Amino acid sequence: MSYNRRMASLRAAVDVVIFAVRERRLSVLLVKRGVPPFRGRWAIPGGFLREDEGLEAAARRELNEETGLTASFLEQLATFGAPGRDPRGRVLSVCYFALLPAGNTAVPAPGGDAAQAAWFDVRKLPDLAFDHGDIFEYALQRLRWKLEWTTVGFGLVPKRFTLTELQQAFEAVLGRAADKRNFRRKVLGLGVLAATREQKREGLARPARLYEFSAQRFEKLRERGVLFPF
Amino acid sequence: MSYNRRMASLRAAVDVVIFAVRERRLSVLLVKRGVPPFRGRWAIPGGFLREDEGLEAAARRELNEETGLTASFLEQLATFGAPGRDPRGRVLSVCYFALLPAGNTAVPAPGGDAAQAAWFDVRKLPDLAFDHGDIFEYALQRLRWKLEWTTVGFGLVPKRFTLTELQQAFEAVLGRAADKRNFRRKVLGLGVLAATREQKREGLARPARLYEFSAQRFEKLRERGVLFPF
DNA sequence: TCAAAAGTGTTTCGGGTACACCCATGT
DNA sequence: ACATGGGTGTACCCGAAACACTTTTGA
Repeated sequence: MSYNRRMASLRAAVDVVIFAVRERRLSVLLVKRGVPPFRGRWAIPGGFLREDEGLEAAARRELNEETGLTASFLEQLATFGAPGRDPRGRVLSVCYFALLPAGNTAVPAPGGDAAQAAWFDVRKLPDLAFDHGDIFEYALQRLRWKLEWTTVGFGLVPKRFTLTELQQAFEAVLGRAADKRNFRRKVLGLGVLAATREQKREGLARPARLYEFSAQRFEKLRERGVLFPF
Repeated sequence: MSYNRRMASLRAAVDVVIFAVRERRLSVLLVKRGVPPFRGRWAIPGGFLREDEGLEAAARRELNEETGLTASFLEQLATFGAPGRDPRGRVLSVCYFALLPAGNTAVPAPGGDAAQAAWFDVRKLPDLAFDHGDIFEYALQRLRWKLEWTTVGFGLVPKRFTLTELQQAFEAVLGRAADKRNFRRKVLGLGVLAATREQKREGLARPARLYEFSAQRFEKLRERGVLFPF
């Protein structure tokens, strides 16, 4: 048996599952493939890793090419590498997941090999190319998990936001309604929000106070070993 | 700018951080490199991915080559791919972490490029080759996290085990003592343990009852949406 | 009878959840 | 005055944590 048999040819793709809350619905950005294989099928945006490019840098580049925007959260998800997953040959897909703040989610012009880009409600996804259905499921599971146990949730919302907006983002991801009073108590009780003096009109009624996520306070608490469960 | 510039040469390694509890200490299996680069330095066991080999299959193969054993738990950790991390060229390392049950942890004969293999207490690690120090830190963090929030802990213990053995495994990983009564209440309260009729002598005193992890009960509860926090 | 480890209940505390009304604003 | 969304407090429940003694076994 040939030990350490060298692989004939290996490529690495970096794919990014991009989530955002749009009109109170958790949405994911997909691109329609303009070239084979799977031409005409929807896929998770991504592309091949370049020489001398770090993995996270590649993910940020793809994200920027697809959306023109910068993510408020970006994290590696997992690597998918089943031998038959890409008909062109052996391709490892290093997957990331990204959050965009609500509001910055105009339908972007497609870049690269994509014929079209569009946002889809996560509950109404088309069949995806390659093994991207699996990747998406994994990403969604991870997002929900992290939303409940970490502070990623603040990445779904603009820099300044009302508590109602934040709550709606949580509800959109988790798919269930939360109690307004309990939600506010919990989120304010974390001690990582700073109230601003500004307000925002939501509809034609009483204006709501705008809050900011305070990275300083967050770090201070984390250094003391405070956990952040939602 | 050349779009989708093809990489000159890319290889993928699969590395496995192998944990076990030995003599009440959380330990990691390391190999001493017998060839450059980093010859003579300790490293996380691993090797190059083969053609037509799945990622998890490669991890299991490496594990078996290094230890001759089968893991009770194996999960992908993350992929490390900074451009300069391997002086031989661009190498992505798809990392896994594995648990071995206590008892099956004889010091293994080294395989492959390794000159030597040995278990190290996680609190007394030598400097590691490549970026393996980072990989190890990440693995340890993940293990601790999963131990508290999932049922991975049962992978640290033989098929049949006493509650004291299980508690010692938890204490070894988390680095703090737990209350015996609370621990037993919690773990039995999960409803996933089955008492056997057998007993085990621990020292020269009263024998302890042996328990088994019941996969059936676990699945039954998980289907009902029961979470498993430790 | 002693040494060694197994085994067992109760109380207290804090966080989570359920629940309904008044307030500020513009029309 | 009314429509719209913003904002607030209390009671109950359950799981987590603290805490010490009795039992079984073999030497």
